[in-house]
Amino acid sequence: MEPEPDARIDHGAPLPPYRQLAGILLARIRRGDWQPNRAIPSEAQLVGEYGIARATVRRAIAVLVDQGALFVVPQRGTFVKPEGE
Amino acid sequence: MEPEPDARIDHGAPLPPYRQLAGILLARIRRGDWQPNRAIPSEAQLVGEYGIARATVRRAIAVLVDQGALFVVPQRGTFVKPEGE
DNA sequence: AGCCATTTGTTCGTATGTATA
DNA sequence: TTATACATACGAACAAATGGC
Repeated sequence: MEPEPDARIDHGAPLPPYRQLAGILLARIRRGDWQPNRAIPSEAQLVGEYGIARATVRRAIAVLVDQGALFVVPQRGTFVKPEGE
Repeated sequence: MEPEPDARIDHGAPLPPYRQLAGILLARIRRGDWQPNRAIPSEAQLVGEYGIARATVRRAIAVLVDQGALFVVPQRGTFVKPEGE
C-alpha cells in the first residue's frame, strides 16, 4: 500500500503547482515514503492523487531529476536515486 | 464478418475523438452490431478501423464501461454488458 | 512441455491546442 | 508577452495472461 499524500496543491498559492509538487515529493522521499531504487507512483497515479495535469507532474519530476533526487527509466517508472551517486 | 463502421472520427470537431468513438460504439451496440455478452472488436482492431491511437480507444471504452454498457475481461476482450445488470 | 499470436494493462516520451494569470 | 497549467492525442515499449498449436 502506498503512503497517502500529506499535502495538497494550492492553485492560489504564489508558488506554482509544479514547484509545490516537487517540494512535496522531495519531502516524501526524505521521509522515506519510498526507498532508494524503488519506484515512486506513476505519473498517472500522481495525476490522480494530486489532481493536477500530467504535464505538471512531469515538470515536477524533471525538477527532482535535475536535483539528482530521482531518475527515470522509460516505460518502467521513476525511481528514488540512491545517495552519493 | 464484423459490421463495418458507419461513422468516422473527425479530428476537427469540437467533441474530442474519444467521446466521438464512445458515441459511435454506443450507437453500434444499441443497433445490435454486437450482441450482449459478445466481444466487440479488439483495441487493435478499433485502432485500425477508426485511425486513432490505442490510448484514445481505451479512453472511449473506459467511458462506456463507466456507463455500464461494456465490461472488460483482461486478456480476453471487451464485451457488451447485458441489460439490467 | 514449449512456442507463439492475441489481448488488455501499464508506463514514459512527445506534441498540439486552449486557457489563464 | 510570457509562464504556467490543463486537456487531448499519438507513439513506443514492455508486462502479463490467455488460448491454440
